[in-house]
Amino acid sequence: MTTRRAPTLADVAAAAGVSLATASRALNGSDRVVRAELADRVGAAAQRLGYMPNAQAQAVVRGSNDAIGLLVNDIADPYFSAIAAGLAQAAEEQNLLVMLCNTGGRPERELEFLTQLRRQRGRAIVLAGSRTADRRHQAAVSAALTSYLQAGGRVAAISQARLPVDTIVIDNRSGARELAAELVVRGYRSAAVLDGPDSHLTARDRRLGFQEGWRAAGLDEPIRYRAEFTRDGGYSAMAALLDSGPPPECVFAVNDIMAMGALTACREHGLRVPGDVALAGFDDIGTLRDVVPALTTVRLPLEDIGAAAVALALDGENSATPRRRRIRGEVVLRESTPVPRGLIRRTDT
Amino acid sequence: MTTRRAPTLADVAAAAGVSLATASRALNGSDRVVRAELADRVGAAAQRLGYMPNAQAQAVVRGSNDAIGLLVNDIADPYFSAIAAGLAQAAEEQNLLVMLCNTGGRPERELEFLTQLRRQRGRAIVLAGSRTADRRHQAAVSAALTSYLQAGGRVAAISQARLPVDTIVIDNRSGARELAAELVVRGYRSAAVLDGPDSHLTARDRRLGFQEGWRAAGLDEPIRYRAEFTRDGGYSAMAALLDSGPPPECVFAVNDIMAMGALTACREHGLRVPGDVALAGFDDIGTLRDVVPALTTVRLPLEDIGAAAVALALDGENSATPRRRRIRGEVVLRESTPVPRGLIRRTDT
DNA sequence: CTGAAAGCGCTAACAC
DNA sequence: GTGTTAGCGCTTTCAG
Repeated sequence: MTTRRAPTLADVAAAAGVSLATASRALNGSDRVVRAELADRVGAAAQRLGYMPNAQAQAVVRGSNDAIGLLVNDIADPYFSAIAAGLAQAAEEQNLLVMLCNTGGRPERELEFLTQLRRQRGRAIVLAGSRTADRRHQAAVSAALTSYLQAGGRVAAISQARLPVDTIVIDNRSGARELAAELVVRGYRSAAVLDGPDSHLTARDRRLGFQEGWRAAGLDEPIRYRAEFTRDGGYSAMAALLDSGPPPECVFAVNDIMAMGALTACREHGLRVPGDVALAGFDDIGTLRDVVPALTTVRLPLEDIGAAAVALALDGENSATPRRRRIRGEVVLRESTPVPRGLIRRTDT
Repeated sequence: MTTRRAPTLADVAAAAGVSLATASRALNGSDRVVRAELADRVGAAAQRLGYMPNAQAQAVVRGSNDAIGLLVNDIADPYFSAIAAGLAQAAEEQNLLVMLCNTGGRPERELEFLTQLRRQRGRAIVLAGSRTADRRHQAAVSAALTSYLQAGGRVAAISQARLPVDTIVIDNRSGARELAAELVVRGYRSAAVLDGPDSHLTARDRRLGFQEGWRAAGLDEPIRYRAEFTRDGGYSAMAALLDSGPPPECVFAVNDIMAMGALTACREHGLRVPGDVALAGFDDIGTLRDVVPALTTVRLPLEDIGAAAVALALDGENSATPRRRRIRGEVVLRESTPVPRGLIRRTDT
């Protein structure tokens, strides 16, 4: 297989018998207009040679690459892949390529990817992964972002408003609070929360919100079980809960995946959900919509969030004070949290 | 916020009082060695100015960008996001950025993304999305790829060996065949398959394999229900099946997501799985591992596949005849296909 | 070991 | 309209 060097604009220009400038103008729209005949000749030559503009070269001279960077914790996690899908869609509409960075939650990698994306001179960076409460790391990320912003970079973050950049703030706290309120309305009086690690901001906000909602009803503080923010975390937290005595009326796992693990733990302990204990999650992961019992949760418009992040990063001018765009979840009551024991303690209109 | 222009190598060189060349050599390893003192000075200057090498400029002069392109049908689909995760991991090990293209199954977009990736002059392109049987489109993609290869491009495809490029061939057919065989061993004697659209190669291979396995046992050809390759497709195909009379002993959905839809359809029709009808899927999507009944399926090492694609694309020289690396699935028998009705028709050792 | 200078492929003034 | 010619930011000969 002959591996000949890719044809350049100069080759095309020569083949078409025009100048470099004309070829450039013909192939990529410029304000200057090229006579139709020449344009055709250039187009034909380009076609014939299989010419492909070198995006890198264009980026160098234009000063920016038509790409947008995306940083996620784990692209295999349905939460992030849904965000990525929405972001990809929006990027495509702007004719931007997506540069995907999978941090796997490793703080050092996060920083490294950030500089890698910076070197790429893309049009913006969207951070969908940074949700740790670790101070050192957060300071480092903040510093990196600030320096990037000062150099004219554009950034948007998704989730917490912890970073000094424009942010799509997901209102985890109020979502969980409303969920708790709804559960109280349904008649639940005791609860536990399956929480993530202390350093996990999203988990924390959801737990806090749920506790608030519960307390607001004058009920006892939900017991808290800490574990990983994963399926296995949900499983072990629920197992711990069940081992420690009779379960509360309902259990809130801070995300759907944990709730799935919890579900299995219940089953293995011989408890029926919702018969013996009700269960709720957070996120409303689409892949899970067929599980039985259908999981009560807080739906997040993940794809919209991804798209909104692109818009936020791209549109505004760099203002001194970061903008915040708040997105709320919607409580979705389903079978996993029915009105308990056939008893209606209270009815809303 | 002051938006000053990003510092260049020249700025650093000047600040350090050395030549451009020396600064370049000091900052990026070259074979040439720079005296420690100068190197330090350059490093310090770079640090102080917040210098970031311009990856585009480097790419122009080096002739290639440290990135790898990934084309998927739908990143929100757990099948593809698992592949993407594996690929991202492998890319990271090679210090390559991932450029993600979400085709959404739109053939035109596939072609457009391909040229967009080509312009980026990345090190390779991995195609994980192209699985249509449409001749015109396939010819177009083949042509584009061939031209890319001739220009020195590197490509690897995942799934079918339909394209003239190195590919990770997923042995859908034999996986489904083995699944069928195992089900026969368990004692099943009649089956249906919930198939995807005719144009969907993966669906076709799986259906074909299953039918082969079934026929090999001398049993009646499984009835076939065609629908979309999605959860809703599985739902409607199963609904159609159930509406058309008593169900067979077991049903094979050509992927796990369809199986989930089918599960719900059964439930809504008052049929228990596996009590009234057994059910199997394909892929072994991790997010689904807690569903009840646990789904019998064929496990695909999706992350490994993503990583293998990177290796395949990167390592080999462009050979005239595309290489094929075959990856097989592993049948995983679970609760959704128990030995039927307590009856053991046959036992393996 | 260091620096001057010639590109890499392309765009954008600036002339004609 | 079209062509000439500077660059863009960087790497890499090629001389010292």
